[in-house]
Amino acid sequence: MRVKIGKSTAACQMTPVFDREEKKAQIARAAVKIFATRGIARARMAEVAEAAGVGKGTIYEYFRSKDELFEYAVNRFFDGMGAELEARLSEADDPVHALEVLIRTTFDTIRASGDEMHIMFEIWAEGVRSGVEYFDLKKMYADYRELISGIISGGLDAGVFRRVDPEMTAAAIIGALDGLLLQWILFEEGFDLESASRAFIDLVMNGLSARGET
Amino acid sequence: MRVKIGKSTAACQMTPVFDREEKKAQIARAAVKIFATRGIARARMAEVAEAAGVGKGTIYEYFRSKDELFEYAVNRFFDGMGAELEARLSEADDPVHALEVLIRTTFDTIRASGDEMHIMFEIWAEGVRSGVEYFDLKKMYADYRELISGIISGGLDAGVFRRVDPEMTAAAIIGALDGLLLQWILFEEGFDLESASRAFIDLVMNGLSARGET
Amino acid sequence: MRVKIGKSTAACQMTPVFDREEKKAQIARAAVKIFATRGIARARMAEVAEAAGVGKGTIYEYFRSKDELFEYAVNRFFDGMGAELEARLSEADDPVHALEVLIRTTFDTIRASGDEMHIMFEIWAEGVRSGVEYFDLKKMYADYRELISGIISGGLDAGVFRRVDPEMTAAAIIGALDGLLLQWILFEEGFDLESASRAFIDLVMNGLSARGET
Amino acid sequence: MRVKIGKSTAACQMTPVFDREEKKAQIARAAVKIFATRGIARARMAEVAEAAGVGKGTIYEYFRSKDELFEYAVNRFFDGMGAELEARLSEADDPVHALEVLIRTTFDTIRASGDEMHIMFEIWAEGVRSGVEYFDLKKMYADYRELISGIISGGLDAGVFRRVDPEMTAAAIIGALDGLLLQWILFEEGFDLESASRAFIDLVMNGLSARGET
DNA sequence: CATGAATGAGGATTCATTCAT
DNA sequence: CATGAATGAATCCTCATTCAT
Repeated sequence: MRVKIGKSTAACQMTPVFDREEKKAQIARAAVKIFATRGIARARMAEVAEAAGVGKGTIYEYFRSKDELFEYAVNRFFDGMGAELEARLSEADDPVHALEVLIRTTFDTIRASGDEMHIMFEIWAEGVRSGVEYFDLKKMYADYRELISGIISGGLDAGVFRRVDPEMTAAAIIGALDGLLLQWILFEEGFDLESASRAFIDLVMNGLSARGET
Repeated sequence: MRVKIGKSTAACQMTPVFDREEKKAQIARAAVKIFATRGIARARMAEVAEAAGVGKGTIYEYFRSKDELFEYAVNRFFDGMGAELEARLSEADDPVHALEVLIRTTFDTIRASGDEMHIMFEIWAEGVRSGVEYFDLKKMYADYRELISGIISGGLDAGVFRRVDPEMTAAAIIGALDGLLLQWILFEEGFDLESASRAFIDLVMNGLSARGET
Repeated sequence: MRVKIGKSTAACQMTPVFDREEKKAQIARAAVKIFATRGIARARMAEVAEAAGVGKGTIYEYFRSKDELFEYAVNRFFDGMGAELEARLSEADDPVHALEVLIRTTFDTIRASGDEMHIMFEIWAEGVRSGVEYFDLKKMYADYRELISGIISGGLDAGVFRRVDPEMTAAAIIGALDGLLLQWILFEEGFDLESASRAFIDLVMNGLSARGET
Repeated sequence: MRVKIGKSTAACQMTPVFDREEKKAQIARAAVKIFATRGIARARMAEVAEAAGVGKGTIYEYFRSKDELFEYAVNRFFDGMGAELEARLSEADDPVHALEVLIRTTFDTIRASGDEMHIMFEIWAEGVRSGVEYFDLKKMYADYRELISGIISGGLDAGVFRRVDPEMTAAAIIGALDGLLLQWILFEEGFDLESASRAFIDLVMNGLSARGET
């Protein structure tokens, strides 16, 4: 492993022998964990440092400030989620199936992330605060909504969905996914995410279904 | 020199409050506003005091700490919302109508509250934080879910709703309401809450409707 | 002293019962002392607070930052010096006497100020640093030079001074005063400020004297 | 593995310095520049390193600490000035001429040094600070004063100078030179150092001149 | 020797809370 | 009761210095 022969000639730039990006990611991962459990404001840089297994000052070698760290950590978090969703969606072309995959993947991601998902609340709280331009939460939601409304439109064209407003229905679906996340996090074991997701998919599918339409 | 007897006393208490409860409420109202716009952590007690038109120290005559103020303010906020909902629901006995009223009232409340609704994000963020026992967010959601699942059960019994899991469907509805709130606050004018609520009611009603059921 | 009777009626504004300006001055005095002995950069706000007999946080009730405190302290320091000089100069109308008074007063002030005069070095060091706009050191020197060159011009008109460039001679005199201050502070008891001031006055007076002129 | 003979070694030392003293001087020169423009306290070791074209750690191969670097840099700075002065003075044996040469050389040095001369303010500020024993500022001034008072004494013996206190007059001359430096640095283009130096030489020479003495 | 990534001591500043008036 | 001046604990961030490579 790690075969680097000619590397030695570049000994003078010393730099990325132990990947700088990797360390940055390591700190970001720790940050997500701490921010998620304690909240941004309550999170101490010292805690993040300890969780990341580095010195307090080291964080500032990679991030200019707490805010920048938060921004980076959050974006990294979203990128991971987006990549997973994209991969899974690419396999489903039929609208009904795509919608199911989307909903299911979201719930799976939530379930898999454990406490880290708590950071969504920090993101929301920060995101709706005017003036905060950390990351483009609006664009993120707009993209997400476009993705779903596209699927719905496809279903409309195919005649498998009732005549609904794709945009608004997409918004409602996104909203429900977010809202169920909240309840799952709130009730933890007391909330059956599996059943909830099934009930929700059922509700949406029936709500959208052209079956009963005249 | 400077003869002003009754005046001076009046001058000190801008609003001649005789009711201790009223002043407490006045501070709580200001607190909601400040907490909503700035976030709990970023909100300064001095800001709350100024917004309430009282001295910094006065707050501590009514609340033991910032946390206690937050708790009280939030509970007062919820109580207001609950009262409104209850009043409106009492007029609707038929399940379909009741569900519509519930959803519509929620949206109306959101729309009417303006920026104050931002406090929901603080509430959620605080609520999911382990160890925070400010107020019983779980109970609040459990009650809300029970209310909705009761309506759905009523609809099932009456045969107007499809055979769904009332609990989980209720959770999904609540989730969607919360999630739409998020998007509305995020996009502000760019998000048509009216259309969204109509689309959502439509989706839910069709999703629940026994119409298409065999 | 301090007759304030009706004051009590104004109890609502509570504010300046114990003069706010006085406390600000008290902190500024302590600041001059600390800044003078330790240097601005090495001076700790905690030291200033302790020297002023107040809590660390209290300083920030009166000054926005360390820099603002420095600016205020320095300006206060200069104002005191300027007032003393003005008072003494007003009594001397004849140019020769005025120049003597000016030089002597400067030395007297230096001698009287003790270690506080060390702050001049901080002022100079900060003042020459480009971008520092704490206080207008340039204007201060320009004013001072104008004052002296005015005296010299008066002496020229009166025919008691040799034909010299008033501006440049004034600059030289100011320079010498500053430079002697440095040496006095450097050598302390080892430097006879009294003799130095006499020698300097002698040198200047003879240098300016029209006596030997053809 | 890792065969790197002549190549890699050469690559590592940008400038193939064989002289350890030269590199030390190179760092010291950079230090003077940085200390002069930013002030000692505000100067970062990283800045010095960059200005010197070496790595941060390298400085510590040559200097034990920031303080030691400052001491060395300052002493080097003075040595350069002293050497120049000595060279020029050796050509002037007559007291009047020697004094002129001394003053002129001082001004020439100042003019030639550009911003580097700002370091004098750091030196003074540090020098008057009690407890700082970086370098012997007192001795430096004592030597300088002795040099000038020697010239004046020579002039007294030769009968070309008025009967003045050589020590104190020397102190006054040194003071004026320092003080004019301050003003020149403060006003930059707005201060005509050439005229000032001429006016000062004129003032001193006339002040010292035995011409008008009875 | 040279380097720069890592470190943590140290310091300015904020702000909830207290308490004399 | 009401007030706001005073306070210091708590925290972010800087930067001289170290040391593995």
